[in-house]
Amino acid sequence: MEKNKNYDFNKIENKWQSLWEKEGVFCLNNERSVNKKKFYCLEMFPYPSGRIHMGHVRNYAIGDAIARFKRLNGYSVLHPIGFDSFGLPAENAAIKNKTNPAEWTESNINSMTRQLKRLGFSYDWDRIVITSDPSYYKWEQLFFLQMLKNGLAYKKASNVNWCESCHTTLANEQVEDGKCWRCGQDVTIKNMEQWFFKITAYAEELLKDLDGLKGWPDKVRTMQKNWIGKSSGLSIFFKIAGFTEGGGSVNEEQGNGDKIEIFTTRADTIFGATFIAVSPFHPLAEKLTKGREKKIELEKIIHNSLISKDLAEKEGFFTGSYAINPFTDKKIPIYVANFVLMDYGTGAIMSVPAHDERDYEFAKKYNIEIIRVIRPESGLEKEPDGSLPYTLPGELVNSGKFNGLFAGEAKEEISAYAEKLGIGKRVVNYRLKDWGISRQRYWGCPIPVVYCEKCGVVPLNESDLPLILPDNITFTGEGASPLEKLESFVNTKCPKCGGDARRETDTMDTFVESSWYFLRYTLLNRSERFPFKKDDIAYWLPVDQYIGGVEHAVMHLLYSRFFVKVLRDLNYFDLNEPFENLLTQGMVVKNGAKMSKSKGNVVDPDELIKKFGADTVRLFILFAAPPEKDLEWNDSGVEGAFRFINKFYKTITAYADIFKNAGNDFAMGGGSGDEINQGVKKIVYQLSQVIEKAETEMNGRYHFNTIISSSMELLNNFNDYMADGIQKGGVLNRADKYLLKYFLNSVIIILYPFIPHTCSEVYEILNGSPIEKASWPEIKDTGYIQEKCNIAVQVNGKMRDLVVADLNASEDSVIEAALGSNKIRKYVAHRSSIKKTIYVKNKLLNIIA
RNA sequence: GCGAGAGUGGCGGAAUUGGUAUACGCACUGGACUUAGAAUCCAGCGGAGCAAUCCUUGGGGGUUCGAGUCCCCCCUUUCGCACCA
Repeated sequence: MEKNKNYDFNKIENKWQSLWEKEGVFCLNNERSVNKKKFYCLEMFPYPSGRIHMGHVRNYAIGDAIARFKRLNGYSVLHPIGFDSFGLPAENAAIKNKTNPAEWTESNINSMTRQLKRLGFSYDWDRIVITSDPSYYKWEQLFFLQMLKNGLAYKKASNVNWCESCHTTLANEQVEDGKCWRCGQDVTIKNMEQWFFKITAYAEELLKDLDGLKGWPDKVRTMQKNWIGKSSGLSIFFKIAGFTEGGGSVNEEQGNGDKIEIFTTRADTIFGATFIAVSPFHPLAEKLTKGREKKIELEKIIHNSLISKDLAEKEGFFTGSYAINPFTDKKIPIYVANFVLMDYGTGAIMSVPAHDERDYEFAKKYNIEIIRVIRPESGLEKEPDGSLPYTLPGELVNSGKFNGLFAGEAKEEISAYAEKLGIGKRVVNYRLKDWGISRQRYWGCPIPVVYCEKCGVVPLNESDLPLILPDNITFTGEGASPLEKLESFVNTKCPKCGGDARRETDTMDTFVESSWYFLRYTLLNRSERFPFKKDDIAYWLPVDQYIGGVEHAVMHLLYSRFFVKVLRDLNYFDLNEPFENLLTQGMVVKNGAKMSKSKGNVVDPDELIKKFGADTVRLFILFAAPPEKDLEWNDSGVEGAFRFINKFYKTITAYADIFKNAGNDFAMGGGSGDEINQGVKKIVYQLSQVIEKAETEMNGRYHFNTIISSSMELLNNFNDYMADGIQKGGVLNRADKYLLKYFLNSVIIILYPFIPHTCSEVYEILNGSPIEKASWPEIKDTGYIQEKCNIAVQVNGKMRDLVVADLNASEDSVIEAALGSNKIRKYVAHRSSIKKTIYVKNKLLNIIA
């Protein structure tokens, strides 16, 4: 017998990794097995920063565990990986180190590929996707052209988010708390020409389909729902009527017919509208502002609004013009107010200070009239003074013929009346805005259009794709995009008229690449003349399990949903939603803080692998916390994981000789006539409970930590049993050996998704065949009956003692046994003093005395 | 401010349907082996107390024979949104 052989993780892990690679164990080729169910297991692909960090390891360890589990259960598993390789860091590195972004990226991809392979993840490397490769982005350019043709991509000038440090514009989703999502710099507003994707055209569907995403965390669904921000209300015109002190009318020549459209969700409060507020960016703001002083005020407000997305204090001024409240016929002042957003609703609002906190604050500051039109409930007529603004629903007062109505019906009736008068319309508004995809940077997918002096904006011909990103660039980091300065790129001919034209020099947001990479993985032969095949998509999609960080809840995950719907409408496939189940893993933290260079608490996966091997790192990561929670890094916890793997390895190698030759097909139910040892029955019974638990966990809840701890217990029980048996000179008969071998193999298979190298090795030692041929263990019934059980005895609901009883013992006999306990008798002296008992068979007896 | 989640030993965490709270691991303590250490193994380990016993799942109330789990109020904390009319 080989005793206590050390676990040589380097040797073992290298052995299996080379074997997996050499034999292409995890490559599917074109397998779309008719007999197998499919499972698409996907982890968010990394940006090739150069090094894998613990967050990646966690993400991929989770995905790999699921992929391997599914394979054991007979699924054909698509488990791909790639690199999201366009993006700013490559370009910033180019500026800083005078490197070439393509070369920098490639070398990073190589080193990260090496790291991923060293961690032993079971990827199908044949399907790798590298988004900065022209063979990938050419299709993205094609999608762009098709979207352009269908009005889903367009260009317009607007106020956009600008990050001065990244030197580019940002989409709304990419501004977090007024700061750039990538670098944390304050975002300012700039008016620029930008390309947009018309995601708002899908707002309703994106919202509605969220309900069907039952496999997503509620948190993410709620975040997307709020981001889309649907609200229904009334859009209504107010006439502009006269002006004073420097105010102006829209159309001075005619002097009439001027009107202003506002949006409100509180039509019920319209009788309380005492002023109109328009955004500083509203076209009327300028037109209505005539006097010199007012112009200066307007400029000041615009200036302040552009500096930062954050608003310090409400400010505004009276334009000098008035509007007519169509319901009261009263003249109300028109103000320019900085808190009114131009890109939501109509950019103008009716202000009801009595029933809106913002309007109230503004009205107080500028001494504007406040009229209460809602009171709480008829029952509560005495409303204390100073209770304004009152923002809850209630009963209408001061509202003419609508008095006495309640919020809901009042909204309806007033809206209906406005529609009848032809001055208003019920409308739905979304907070979601179109996705600005232009980036004034080099390292991205070129936008395939040119600007022709004669023809205007002209798309490239599809046959001219890909438009390849040039690489003869000098990076200075100064001024505009380097593409703009590259004459050989910029100067071109118009595809339409052949005349002189200039190329678009903006590149696409890198979130465009990540919006469809998961579709590309389904195509094996990349020289094919299409981005993916309809039948591949039909077979593999939707992704059965997607795993990644929650930070992409409204960026990547919303864009991808949008993109899939667009491609569906462009007739590429019939898919509505890309990701059926989503798991958002928590962060890896150390000393309570996210790992970062500046905090100096980064743990490098490479160093750990060197010291303990990949399996140890993976085991610790999966054991220390359930995947959706943050994971607190603990160096001695890693050592604990290492200890366990050693113990596991030593246990199997120590007993391998005993079990190697045990039968694999022992006939249960007395085929051999051997009596199964009671101790064996017991641990096999415990195993069956763990198999069951592991199955439920591996099919959706993914609390790997509980499976691992149960496996540790199984191994402890096994070792105890063996040690005990040997001490007592116990003999294992054929049935015992068969069952114990089955037991060990089962534990190996249960642990295989987490520590695949170790399990591959010990499985081979025990069976002489590769574990990939094995399947998830079946539960075996050895006829184990627990003869005795412990019954918790409570007195008046308080736990007092445990008594041993026969399995399924009658209540009566358990009461007798309980009364035989000294501890119980202290509380219940006689049977006659028992008022009532509650008995849960084999578990608990509660005596009420 | 609005919305969602979380709060269990010294620490990470377990307890999926209300039924023996603290499984498993880490740390710690004692012991064995050793010249010594490392490694390994064995034992102990929620708190208070010599003990009997009492207390304990953020705090307070409630439902129940019985609550970490269900209901109400409060506190703390994490995350998301934040003038969206």
